[in-house]
Amino acid sequence: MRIATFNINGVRARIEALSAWLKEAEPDVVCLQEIKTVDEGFPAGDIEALGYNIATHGQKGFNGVAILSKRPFEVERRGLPGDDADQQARYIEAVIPGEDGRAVRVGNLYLPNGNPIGTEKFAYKLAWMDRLHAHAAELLALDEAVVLAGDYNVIPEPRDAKRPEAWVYDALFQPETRGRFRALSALGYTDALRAVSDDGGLYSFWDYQAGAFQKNDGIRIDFLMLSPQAADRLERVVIDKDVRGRDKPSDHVPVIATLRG
DNA sequence: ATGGTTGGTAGCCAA
Repeated sequence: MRIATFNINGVRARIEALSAWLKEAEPDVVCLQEIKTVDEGFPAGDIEALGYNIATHGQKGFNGVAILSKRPFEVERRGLPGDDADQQARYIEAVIPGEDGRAVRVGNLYLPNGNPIGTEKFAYKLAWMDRLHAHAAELLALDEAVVLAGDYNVIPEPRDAKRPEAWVYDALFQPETRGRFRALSALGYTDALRAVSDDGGLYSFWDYQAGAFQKNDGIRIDFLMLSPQAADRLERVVIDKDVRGRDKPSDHVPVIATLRG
């Protein structure tokens, strides 16, 4: 099963680019973030025509996540548990059937950006990460293959940025942010890409500004985090970097993990 | 360390 995470930065503005990528990459499952539309605005017809089933958790103008899957699947929850007052659409979870009845539970998340630091936005980010930690721990107790995929808005280490010094005052690179990300690893989740490569210079986001992509001035902030049962099935991880150089690209590119079964 | 660019929405915000 090939599972992708892709911050699409506005699915309606990106439907042409997304369709082209789906046709060539043919992923089994896609976790989309920042669809930036209510459920009714999602271009479902175009995606269904490519053979995908769709579940959305949308919001007007901002945020919004969706799961696409070639196989029919069941949605387990919309919204991250732990705060009933949280109105932001940043999490959707589903169980996707695989071969031989080997299912994968997929949590698709769009973690808050949190800038600028020192504001309520940063506090919301950290609280959201604490809620993610609690939910991730509950999922581990199920003893299932779990993939928590998405835009984490975290630069875990200096090697995950071309210019780490440029991010020192950014919410994505704060010690509190990075510590909470490390805590997910300590729980027992494996960063799929790091399971197959120790290399620096592997990025998933390049800013639209100042010719960042042309200079490869990127950061790695999109991850597939695997429970032990999922990590045991990991075969390979690919970053579809060339997608960033096409017409009307998202500022993120897809990251794809292949699991056996 | 503050400029630059893009999407969504509606006269700027979020990233």
